[in-house]
Amino acid sequence: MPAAEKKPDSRDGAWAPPPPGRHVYEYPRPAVTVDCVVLGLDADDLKVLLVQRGVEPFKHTWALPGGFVKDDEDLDEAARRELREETNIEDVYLEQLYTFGTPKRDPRGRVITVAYYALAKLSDYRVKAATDAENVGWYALDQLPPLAFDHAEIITRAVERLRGKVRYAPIGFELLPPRFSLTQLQRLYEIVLERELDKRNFRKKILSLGLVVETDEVETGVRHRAARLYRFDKKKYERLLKQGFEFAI
Amino acid sequence: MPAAEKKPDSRDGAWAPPPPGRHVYEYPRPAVTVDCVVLGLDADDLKVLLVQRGVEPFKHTWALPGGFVKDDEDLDEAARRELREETNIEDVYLEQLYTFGTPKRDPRGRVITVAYYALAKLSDYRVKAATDAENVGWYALDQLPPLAFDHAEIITRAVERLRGKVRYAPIGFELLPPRFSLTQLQRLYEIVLERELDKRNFRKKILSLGLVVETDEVETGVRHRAARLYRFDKKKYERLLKQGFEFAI
DNA sequence: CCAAAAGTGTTCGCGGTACACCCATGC
DNA sequence: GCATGGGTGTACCGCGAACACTTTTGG
Repeated sequence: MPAAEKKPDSRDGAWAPPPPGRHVYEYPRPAVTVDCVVLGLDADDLKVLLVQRGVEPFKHTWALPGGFVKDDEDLDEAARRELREETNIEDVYLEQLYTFGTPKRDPRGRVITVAYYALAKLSDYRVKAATDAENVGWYALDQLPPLAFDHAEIITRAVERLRGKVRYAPIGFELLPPRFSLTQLQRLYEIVLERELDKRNFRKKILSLGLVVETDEVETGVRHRAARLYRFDKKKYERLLKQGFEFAI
Repeated sequence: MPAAEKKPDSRDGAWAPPPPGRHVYEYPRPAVTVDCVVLGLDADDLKVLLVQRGVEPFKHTWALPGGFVKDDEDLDEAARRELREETNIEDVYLEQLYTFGTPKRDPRGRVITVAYYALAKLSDYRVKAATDAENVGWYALDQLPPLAFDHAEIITRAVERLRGKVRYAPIGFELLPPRFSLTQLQRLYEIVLERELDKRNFRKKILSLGLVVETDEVETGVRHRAARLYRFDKKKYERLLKQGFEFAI
């Protein structure tokens, strides 16, 4: 554990523990970082966005995008900034997940991390372009590489949160393009919830909520019958929310 | 904003911002605290446990129990320790709630707080004794005094969490004594969910889950027919959990 | 014309909901 | 004996679950 790194950037953020017996402030000050679990939906499974670390510790190991919180920035802001800086991803659904602070989770010393999770539309050309870099990659949840720090645990918790929340909040749509087929939507739920759903019952249920509305577009580029495309009516959802409506699948 | 306090204790934790232009480490280090929203159920409403601050800022103002996280302690540990130190409360249900880190939330400088919420049995003699101190008090949620920092917001979020969670996790029992009548249990749900429930339907539903079981005890000290007392069968619940069972009211 | 997926209704059973009266006890 | 809450059953309805065939399209 080297006491100092040469030129740490905001992501890798090396620092030295305080010299023993010398205190700058009355109270110990852990370092505080944010880490983002970006989840995206591929054809057949959920994937998570990882970046390869450039410095010690865990040099060359895959890790969640994240880094140190700046002095004057809010935690959400920090998460969005790190996401932009490290993966070029912007404008995604982002929500605070949990704060991890076990004393030994970072070999360099005390680092508390506020974890966030984000839902990205893998189909978005910006996301595709953004994650084209060498040291950025999407990994299926059951094929994760070895991960730095306690990042595997953070990912597990993010997926649990998604699984719990997708059933009573309309966040699944954040994983789909703006126009989607009901089959795509159903597959999303099947993948996230890890169980098969009945096609007719699913459609009946979804359409009965009145929040997923037909468009006049259809699928293209498939070599079978083209599916009708639908969109999520966010305006309507927000109106209903205020009246105490509860989304539920 | 005085640059130093004489002898801050772990709760009030005064500290000074770093002298401008001088950096001890490569990255800014916010102070990190924990705060606990302890909720308890009184006859007719939910109450929250507050302590009166002894020092600036917000001297004499009511606030959540909490304080600085020590160098080598886990966040949960810190929360339990602060609870014990400031209110003498131990052995309660405790769960991390959310981390609040808006840069200006503490007038002294950057303080990030990891908020927890706890559920206490107000009937517990230890809790009663523990909160007997002068500067500790239970307040109904709709009669809160002015609060320090952003603690009002933290309480709001804790109550929302409880409201959301009580329906699909058996945490309501944490607010009741080990033996309780079904009427008590029903009133708990009515208070937390803020709506009336039908007595017969509630009993049918609760008993059908098989997790609330009859004891041979009855209420005492009431001047009408004594109610039968029940208990929550935690063992059975944990067994069912492993089999994918889902608690729901 | 064949492969592939889209799209569509009905039946059944359980669980949620609405609803009112008698009972036990203490004072 | 009266006030106070404890305790109990039934009928209806709506929703979730099970289930299979026809249609459309591209190649």
